[in-house]
Amino acid sequence: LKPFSIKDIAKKANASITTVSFVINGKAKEKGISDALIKTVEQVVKDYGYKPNEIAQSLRTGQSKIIGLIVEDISNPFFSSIARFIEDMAYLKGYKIIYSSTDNNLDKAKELITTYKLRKVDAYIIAPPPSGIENTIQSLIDERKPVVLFDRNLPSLNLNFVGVNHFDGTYEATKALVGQGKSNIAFVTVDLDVKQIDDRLEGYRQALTGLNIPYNNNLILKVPFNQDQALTILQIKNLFTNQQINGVLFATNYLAISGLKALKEIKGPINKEISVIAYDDHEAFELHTPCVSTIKQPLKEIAQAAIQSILDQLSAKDAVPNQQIIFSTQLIIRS
Amino acid sequence: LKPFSIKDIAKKANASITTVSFVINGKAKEKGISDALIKTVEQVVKDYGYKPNEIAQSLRTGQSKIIGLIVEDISNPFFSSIARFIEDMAYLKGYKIIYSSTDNNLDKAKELITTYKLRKVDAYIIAPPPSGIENTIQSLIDERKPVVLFDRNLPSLNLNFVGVNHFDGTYEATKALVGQGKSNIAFVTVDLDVKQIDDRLEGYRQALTGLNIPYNNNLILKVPFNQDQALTILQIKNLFTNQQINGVLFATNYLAISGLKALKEIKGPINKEISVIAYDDHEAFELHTPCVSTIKQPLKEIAQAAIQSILDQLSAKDAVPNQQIIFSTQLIIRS
DNA sequence: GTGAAAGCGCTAACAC
DNA sequence: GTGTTAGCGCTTTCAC
Repeated sequence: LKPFSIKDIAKKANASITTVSFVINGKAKEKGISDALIKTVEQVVKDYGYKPNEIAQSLRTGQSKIIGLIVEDISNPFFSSIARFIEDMAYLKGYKIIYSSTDNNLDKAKELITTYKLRKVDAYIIAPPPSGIENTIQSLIDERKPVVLFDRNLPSLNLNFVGVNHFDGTYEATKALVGQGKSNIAFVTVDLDVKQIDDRLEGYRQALTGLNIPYNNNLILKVPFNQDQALTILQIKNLFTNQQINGVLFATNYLAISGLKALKEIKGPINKEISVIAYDDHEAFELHTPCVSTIKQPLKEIAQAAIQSILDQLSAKDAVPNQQIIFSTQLIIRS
Repeated sequence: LKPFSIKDIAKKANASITTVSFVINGKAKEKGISDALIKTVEQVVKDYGYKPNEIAQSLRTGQSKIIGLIVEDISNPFFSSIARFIEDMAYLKGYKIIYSSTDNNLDKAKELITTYKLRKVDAYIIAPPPSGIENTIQSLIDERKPVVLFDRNLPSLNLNFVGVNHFDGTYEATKALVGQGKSNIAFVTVDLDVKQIDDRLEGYRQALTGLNIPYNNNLILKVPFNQDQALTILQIKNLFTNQQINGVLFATNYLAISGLKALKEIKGPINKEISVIAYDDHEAFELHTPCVSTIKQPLKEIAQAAIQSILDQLSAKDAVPNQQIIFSTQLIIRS
């Protein structure tokens, strides 16, 4: 009933524990074990379906072959798609993923990192919460654990980071709306003081300024993070009924979903002429009538760059280059 | 740099390792440690921020405080929502979740379970792949590990299972379509030989029979699992152009997404009069014009029942009751 | 009441 | 070339 241990295998193979360990870890040649013994041991291992106890390995080596992934919310398609790509690529290299959602809650994020530390997670892929997490992450660096941030950077830490040029994303999108003859363009964003959200607003603002269109504060709506969707919809409805609007940019996909629901409730001519561009794609946008354009982040590329950075750091413990990998967004105009 | 061990704490507190261990694990009173010593030890633990190494604990106790979650695809909202609920509830009880996607691939699923075993995962929440996994799961039971299946059952194993009455779901939905005056109702499903998919087709079939509407094989489309979406869309378009259809049931949400894309491409009058009902809700459905009705599975309830079953089994090792928890779907008619 | 010590399964330095 | 053994950090039995 109890699984075989290396001791059992050693006994069956008439070899010592060390020899078995060397064979299992592919160090037999290097350690000069005879071919005959190697064969015997391998046969026994196979016959009994022996697999080393990874907990014991971890305790001994200090490694766990587990990568910790910390995101804002795993049920957000942006994060779950990235998680899926990371999972697949990590498995190819023999790493497992353990993930959790922070809900942008600082305490929860700190607690998660502590938990991961206790579990001796080998490396961390983190989309950090707004602020305050710096010290905790610095402690990871102090322990020489590979870390890569994505989605949001913490510039003070100077870490490897995989991100996106959000400024250009909304800049181009705003220009596209203006190119379609829209000039009263609303901007619906979330009330989080993080760079990638600020950049999106700034791209919009500067695009307008560059095109000599006045920036109108009444067209900007900042919704509290984690606010109940019904309330968000209400606020967006108010925005659209109180202001003259013929185009709108949503700074996240879930805001766009709320926005589309709001527009749907405001039936009638008002929303016929409104062009909508969302940030981050969503299945709903392509299907929506009229189609919703989107500023798409390259999910697969982000995931790939993040896991690659981790694998690089894992294999070259000494050099931890500080790389900033910034992808461009892709503006997908649907009509 | 290196974290404190129980040994360090014992030294600082002028106590033995045993005493420290007892205090940490709340067994001090029971073991008759003096109040003064308890205080001292607790203070030292706090001062140095000591946390036990969970790997060492696992090796010693054989427990990991980790629950393994195996789903079909974590990027499918059905699974990621359930994953999120499970994560939250598990954390409250001090358990972490490690998850993976099987893609309905038997080998991958087996491998995942092996990996989890080596990691000494304490319990398993599994949405099993179509077939062939029974022996592997039985081996878990043999090791007396708590297991709960969800979404799909493996009746031969007689395990705890959390599921949904799919038959009633499509039965009611079909009746609703007929009630709307639709009689040429297509059924688009996936080519997987699993009960919950069969049941959906059977509910549709028997509803028609019961209402004296002939069952027409030409209105049934079975799409291969994991088929490229473009091809699926093409097949659905063919179905709709070659057959007289005024209502359609999609057996999964991703098929419905493909179907809506297909209908969108077939512009014109043909899709004006088609009523659509999907299985499993999706943000896109509420927003879609015209609205898409849905047969909704109670995600939160499913997650809750699954994790509860695990926690029950975890706390009462002896009795492993074989419970089948079957929820009803909810038909949401949107118009 | 408290502490010494065995042992969970493994790796690797060191003997032989 | 191969085997003995210490020790990773912890829990818990048993002796004092």
